[in-house]
Amino acid sequence: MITSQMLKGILEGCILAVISQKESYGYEISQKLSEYGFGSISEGTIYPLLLRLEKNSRIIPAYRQSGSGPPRKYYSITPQGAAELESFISGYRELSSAVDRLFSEMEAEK
Amino acid sequence: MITSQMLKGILEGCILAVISQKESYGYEISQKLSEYGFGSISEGTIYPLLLRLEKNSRIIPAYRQSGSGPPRKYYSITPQGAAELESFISGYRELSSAVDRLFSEMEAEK
DNA sequence: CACCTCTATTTTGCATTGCAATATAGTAAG
DNA sequence: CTTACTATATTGCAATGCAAAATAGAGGTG
Repeated sequence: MITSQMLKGILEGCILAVISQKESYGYEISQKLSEYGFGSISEGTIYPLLLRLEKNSRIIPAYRQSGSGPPRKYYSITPQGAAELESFISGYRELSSAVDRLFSEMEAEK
Repeated sequence: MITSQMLKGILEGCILAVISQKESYGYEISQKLSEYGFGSISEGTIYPLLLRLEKNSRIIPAYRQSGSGPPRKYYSITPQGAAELESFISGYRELSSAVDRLFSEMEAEK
């Protein structure tokens, strides 16, 4: 199981990654993350995070009507957001490599 | 750069992994993590985390004298700690797979 | 002796961030 | 009218990494 603590610091970058592919809105992003295998990300997590990214100019919103339900708030990534995404990706790869080294040494020990 | 937020929820499992290989103490663990590539983990992070793990019976301490400096507090892993480590590893692999899927789709998009 | 460096642990208080719970609201089916 | 699905926002809480400071032993330098 993916614990909520493990998502910290990862989720923000992943949401930037989703938006960088194609503009999207909160509800759709949470569905996509679920499809990727992140598990169910709650509304209380996703909306405050999007508002924070918007406030820090990592993404910009555009309201559009929807055929089924209230209007959607589509976000697209800004140059600053793209820069942060790149920095997140390199940081994640660094961490991932470190964990892999640790795990493989641990496996060898057995 | 590995941000402090990215370490949340990862670090605890990694410290359990280090201890599972061989009993160790705070100062040595922080050096090992640095060697693995986690960057410099501060004392304010490592010692409270070890005390928490000890309190929850994931590890047990044993004081031993050291030739150079104050006595060391060696920790070894308990059965509960080993169980939590396994659960952490499987959760981490889940998360890692999800991120990989997301990244590879993002790369393909370019 | 005084001072510095390295080893080693502990504690306090703070900042970040995921989440449950709740509120609000539009569309459509029964 | 009720239920269900879509869609966003807010409040308050819990978990955890970290800076900073205190304490302490051993060895070397001036």
